[in-house]
Order: sequence, then C-alpha cells, then structure tokens
Amino acid sequence: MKLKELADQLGLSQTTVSRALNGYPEVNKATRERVSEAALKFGYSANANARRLAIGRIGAIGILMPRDRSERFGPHTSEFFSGLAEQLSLHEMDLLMSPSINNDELAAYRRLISSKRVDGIIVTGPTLMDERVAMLTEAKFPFVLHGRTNIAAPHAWLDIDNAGAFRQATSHLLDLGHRHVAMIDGLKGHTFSEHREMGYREALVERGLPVDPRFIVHERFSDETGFHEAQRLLSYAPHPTAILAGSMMTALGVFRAIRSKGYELGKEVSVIAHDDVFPYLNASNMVPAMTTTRSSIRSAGSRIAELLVRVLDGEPVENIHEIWPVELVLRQSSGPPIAPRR
Amino acid sequence: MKLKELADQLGLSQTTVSRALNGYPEVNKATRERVSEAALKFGYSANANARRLAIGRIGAIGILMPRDRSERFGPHTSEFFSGLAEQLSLHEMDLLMSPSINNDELAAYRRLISSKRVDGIIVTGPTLMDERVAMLTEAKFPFVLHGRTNIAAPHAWLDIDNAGAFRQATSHLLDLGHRHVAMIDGLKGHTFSEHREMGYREALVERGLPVDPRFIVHERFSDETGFHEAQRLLSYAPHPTAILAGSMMTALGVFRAIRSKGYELGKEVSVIAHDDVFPYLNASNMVPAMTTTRSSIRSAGSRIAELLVRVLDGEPVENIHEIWPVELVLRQSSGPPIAPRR
DNA sequence: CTGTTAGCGCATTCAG
DNA sequence: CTGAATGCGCTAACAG
Repeated sequence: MKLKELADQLGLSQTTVSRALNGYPEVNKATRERVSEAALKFGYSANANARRLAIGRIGAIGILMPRDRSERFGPHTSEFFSGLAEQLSLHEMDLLMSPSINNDELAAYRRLISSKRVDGIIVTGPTLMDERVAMLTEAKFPFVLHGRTNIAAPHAWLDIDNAGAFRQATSHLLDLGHRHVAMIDGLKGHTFSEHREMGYREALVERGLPVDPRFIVHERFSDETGFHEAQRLLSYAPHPTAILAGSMMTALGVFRAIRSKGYELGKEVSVIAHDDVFPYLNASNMVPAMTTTRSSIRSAGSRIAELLVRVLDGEPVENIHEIWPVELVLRQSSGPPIAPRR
Repeated sequence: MKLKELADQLGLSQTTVSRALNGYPEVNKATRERVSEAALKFGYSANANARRLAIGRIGAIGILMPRDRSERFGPHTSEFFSGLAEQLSLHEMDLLMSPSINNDELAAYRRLISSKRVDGIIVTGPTLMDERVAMLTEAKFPFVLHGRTNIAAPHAWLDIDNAGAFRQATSHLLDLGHRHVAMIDGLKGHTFSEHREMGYREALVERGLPVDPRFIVHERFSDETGFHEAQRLLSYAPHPTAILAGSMMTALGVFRAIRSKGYELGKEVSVIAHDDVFPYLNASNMVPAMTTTRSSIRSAGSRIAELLVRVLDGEPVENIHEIWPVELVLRQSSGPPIAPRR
C-alpha cells in the first residue's frame, strides 16, 4: 500500500494524509484520527527510501565491521552493537553494518559517506593518531568515536577511564603487598591499550617501584593468548604474583595457566580482569569469583548512539566528550601475596 | 556530487553516465573508461536512496535483534553476523539490524517489511512452530531461516545436524563405557534444542539404555547456568560420568563445577561441548583440550546470506534446504570412565 | 552507441 | 485546515 492509495481510500489528498501521519499541527484532530486508524488497518507504512529521498535524511547510522576475522569482532562487539541498537530504536533509526572491503578501511568509510546510506558513523577501536578520525573530521561528516585519540581537531567521543582502571587495579595490588605485577592487554597502538599501560606504569612509579618491560604484554584478546602469555610470565624468576588481564577472555586463559602451573589462584597468584560485562560470562560466578575493573560496554553503545543523534541535531561536537569512570570490584581472585607452600 | 553534475562535467547525458557506471553493455568502451575515471576523481557515488527508489530494490537485508538482553544476543550472534556481513559485501548489500520493540516481535517484522527497508529477512533461533516463519511465509516475503521448524509450507532454511551431533557424541561416550550421560542444552521449545535431545535419546534407546529425565537439562546458555546445573547433576547418586554441554559458555561452567567437586576432568567426568567455533575461545587450547561437536556458525551466516540472495533472485524456496553435518572432534576432555580414587 | 522523457513514493512549497 | 504542483537523484523505457 502506498500513500496515494491510502489517500484515495480516505477521500483525502496525499498531502493531508502525509501531514496527519507525520504529526503536523495543522491537521484537524478528527481527520488525523481517521487517517491513523486507516493506516493501521491497511498496514500502511511509508516507503523508507522515498521518504528519505524526499527529506534528505537517511534515518540510519553506520558502523564498519572489519572484514578480518581476527581482531575486532569479538564478544565486545556484539554487546556494543546491542547497546547501540537499543538506543537507536528509540529514535527510529537503523543501524547499518557495512563490512570493509579489501582491508582498505578508509576507502570503505569514504564509500559509506558518498553513497549517502547513513547520516552518521560510529567509529570504534581508535589508535592514537587514528586516520579514520582525521579523515571524517576533515570531511565534516558526523561521527562519534568510542575511545579517544591524540588528534587535536574537535570531534565527539566517549571513552572509559582506561588509565584510571589499570592505575586503580595496580595500586590495589601493590597496596596488598605485591611487588611483581604483570599486565596482559590488547594490541599496542590502540588508545585503550596505551592508556591502560600508562595507568599501570603510574601506579608503579608513584611508589618508586621499577617497571619491568617483560611484565607488560600486548596481544590479541583471547583465552589462548591469555594462557600462553601467563605461562610465560609465570616461568620467570621471580615471577609475577599478580596479573592484570585486559579482557575476560584473556582472564580465562590466565586462570588456566595459573592452575596448570600448580599455583593457587587468588592466593599465590592474584588476577584482576577488565570486564566489559557479558551477560553470558559472569565474573562473580567464576571460581574463585574474579576481581574486575568493570564497565558496561553495552551502556557505552547506548550512550554513543544518543550522542550521535545529538550531533546530527546540530550540537557542536566540541561539547561532546565523556569519560566514564571504571569501578574496581573486589572478589576472590585477588588478595595479598602468599608464598607457595612447597 | 550528483549524477547530473558528473554528466555535465563530462559533456554526456545522465543516462550514459549511469549506464557506464552500472556496467551496461551498450556503452562505448572509451566512454566507459572516461566516466569511471571521472567518477573516481570526483569521488562520485550514487545516492543509495534515489537509486533504490528508482530500481525498486533496497539493497539491504534485515535481521531483528531481540531487545531483551538475555537470551539471544550472545557470542553466537556476533560470529553469525560477521559471516553474514562478509558474504553480503560481495553482493554490495547492507545488513540492517533492527531492534524489536516492546517484545512484540511479530509486529517488528511487519514494520520492517511494510516500510520497505529490506529486500529480505534472516530469521534465527526458531521454535518448532515458529510464528515468524508462518507469518513471513504467508506474506510471501523473502527470508531464509537459520534452523528448522515443523511448519509444512515451503520456505528456505539452513540448519546444522543437531540431532546427529548429539547422537554421535552420546554414542561415542556410551561406546567408551559411560552409563550415565547427562546433557545441558539451551531452552526448551527451540528447534535445535529439541533436535539435540532427540539425538541424545536415540543414542540411548539404540543401546537399550534408559533415559533419566533428571539428566536432561534445558537452560539458558551461560557459564553460570552451566556451573549450577552441572553441580546439581554431580550431586546425584549415581552421578553422570559424562556431560554434554550445548555451548562453549555452558562448558566453561561445567568445567568449573567438575573441578569444584574435586573430580578429574576427562577421567572421572567427561565433557563434550558443542562448539560454534569462536576465534577468541578455542576448544583445543583449553586444559584439558575440549572434545567438541564442531560447526562454524560464521560459515553458516555466510552461506545463509548467499541463499537469501538466491531467493531474491527468484530461486524457488522449496529447493533451498541445507543440513550441515557436525564433526565430532575428540580431545582430552572425554575418555573412558574412571572411578574416583578415593 | 547515446539522449529524451517519464516515473519510483514521498514531503513540501504555495495557493486556496 | 486542505489540496495541487514541484522536486529529491536516479534508472529504464523509448527514440534516435
């Protein structure tokens, strides 16, 4: 059913029907109700393309998916998307996932813009001098960044306090008496990874403790790398008595490594993991329950969608910056260092 | 830049430029090249909405996301989406994720159709008499189902051999000498869940063994439920000496439960998990390495996208049915039952 | 091989 | 308060 047909049914013009449906004030109340009812009855809904062509707004925001399987499409992504979609539905916007072709991410972003399929873009996983951010800023295309960069030109972003999270966790461990604390985090170059390392270093330096570069590991997030890297760390002498894990997946691997070395988790070796809050993988239900620096990536997604809508509504991007605090939740996987019983 | 401007630049008509860009045969080769170059140079790309309005095809396929956090948006989803998107990019199609509003899923599907934002839909997680399938079939709207139903009306689907997977796994365990095998799978009502239970039962019945209903558990997939249910199962006397886990998340919980009860995994209690193949959570890297019934949900996503494209191209849906075999990969978490040493 | 013309379905001027 | 006419940018007959 199209607008014209609906209008004919009602004996009204397309214009009036359109106005009634879109909530224009100058329509008679009785008429509006009659139109609404008929629309419902016939299951009429405007052809999105025609509508968009006419009003010049797309009604969708885009996010690029890396084609490459490895790095970025993990459980975080799905939680984040979920938050995005939840919020966007409130604004009757769609979420368009476009896979980037040929590893040429920048070209994919350009194509997304020039084909006018989205009103705005969400950018995730930035590096310190992210070229996508630079490009989009220069092109003046609306976007919100999940994370931060060192790029000076104003742009909208939301990030969690990664440095604070790792500083807090490291400080806590040091205060408990640990003297050898290691961290296994995500790949180098990404802002979050650099910030976390900064926080970790700050906590050590603050106490006048040395930084051992062997104890700072940057790797892909997965149980496998967590396992291997933790095994390696634990084979040093002296080995770390506490390990920070950059993700829950990493943490699972670290848990296994500690057990396979015969250490008691939470006593001989402590673990604090960063938890993006997965409904299907709960830190408090592990054995022992895992101490985490916790921040909901789903909420971040939701909020970012909201911010992008505001950008689209014309709010100046230099006003749109948020840093979310990260909460340290103490559970059983961390405690004072206890020497092995052997 | 719009088509008209590009045409003016080149001193050609819109038509010719359009044809050149869209690969129509009747264009002079030299002209076509000149046009392509210019398009590249000016960064021209057709306005997707105008194009779609004119051609009547949307160029996107839709998938509904449950708004509810709990059940279906887990790690499986992200892998599946990833496969979809990968394939769709080859056809220059977008993936539209629309969140369902107010728990009224059916209405959300209707809205998605009537607003003409997608050419086709992908439906996942069906129940045996899935109402979405019934509705879409009746509305003659193109879709492909991931999974199966008992609905007779012809429709396109792709499913893995869930019954076979659990039959195979159960048979293997029984052949090893296990006499008490339990299963912890997804929620009842879902086809995959019913099929898996069927497979499990068949293996027992084939050997004349009794089915103990206490040993059949249907719950949400998560490490937490895996843990709790496995603990419960292991508290029975006699307790199961082998447990089938419906997902990797469940399996993680089951692992923990077995350890917390002091049993040796792979010896005193065996575990076989269904593995949808997550790049960040690898069965072979667990300790002990986990025996799995394995099937790539990412590949399934990719193939389903391909099938939907074929449906859109007019291929009769009654021809589009695929059942993928599931491979049993033996590793260390399963073995002959060994009595506890106490 | 190329150009002219007429919609695709809607929102919006501008008149009534 | 309502309607008739115009255009959003593109593709697809239909002519040349």
